[in-house]
Amino acid sequence: MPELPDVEVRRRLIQETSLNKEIKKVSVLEKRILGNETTPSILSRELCGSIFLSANRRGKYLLLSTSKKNTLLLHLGMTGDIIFVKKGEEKPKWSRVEFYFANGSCLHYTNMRLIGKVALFKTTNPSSIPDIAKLGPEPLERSFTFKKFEKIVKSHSTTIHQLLMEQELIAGIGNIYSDEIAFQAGVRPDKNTKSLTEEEIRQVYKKMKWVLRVAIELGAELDPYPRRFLIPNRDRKGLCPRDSNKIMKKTIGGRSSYFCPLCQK
DNA sequence: CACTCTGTTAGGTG
DNA sequence: CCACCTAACAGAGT
Repeated sequence: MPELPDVEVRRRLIQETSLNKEIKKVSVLEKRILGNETTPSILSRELCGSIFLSANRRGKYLLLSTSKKNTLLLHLGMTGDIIFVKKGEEKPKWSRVEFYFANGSCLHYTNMRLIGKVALFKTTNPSSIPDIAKLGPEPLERSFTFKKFEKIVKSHSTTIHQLLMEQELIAGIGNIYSDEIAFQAGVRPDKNTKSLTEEEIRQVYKKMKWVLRVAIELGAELDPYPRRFLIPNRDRKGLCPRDSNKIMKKTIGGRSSYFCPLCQK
């Protein structure tokens, strides 16, 4: 489930494993994952012989800058992942693009459903990449203050669930974490932004930061999530971790949202 | 077996 | 501009 915390964890993985190593070969196993202007031959020509200098994240996108002044853009879609494999180790399932390093190790972009993107841009400036330029602010940045959040909330009329997921307003939150934030804030996800009280907006803001930060700290793994999280109970017969009542499922803006009708008002 | 559902987003329609 | 729908794809669940 690649939302902001998941993508951030992948960014750290790349940072720890794949920087400053000579890229020897790029294998594109599935061309359909490539962006419009990107071809296997461009990837080979631009990346072979160069190195990844840095791994950054913007919203749900990964940005790898290279020594030939390119930026590799990765989006994981719904089922994408980043897997680092040492020499001799088995290649992961659904590997779509492979970046082989001189020492035989390999960074794999995997994606079962091919919903996602791998693209190379001839720039070192992320904001010149259209996908990045249109994104809203980073929710975890200190500069994303309550005032700014409140302004976004008050200037749109939609459900809080949809607003949190709107990448052009706030970057990185998807269906799952939107639900978790609404749950932690004690606000029904289908509540309209116009009817939120000042205190509710404050709660959503606070919990947004908290949920994302904690999820990253936990490695964005579902298993050890704190019991007070909604996420592990976010299914058909889930129970509210706060009051053990039945979790309700509702379609909001075309997406399935889960919440506790008792403790989320 | 057939049908429904799924973490995302671009693009089309009315 | 907005709300809503679908496609892209593959697998798990009912």
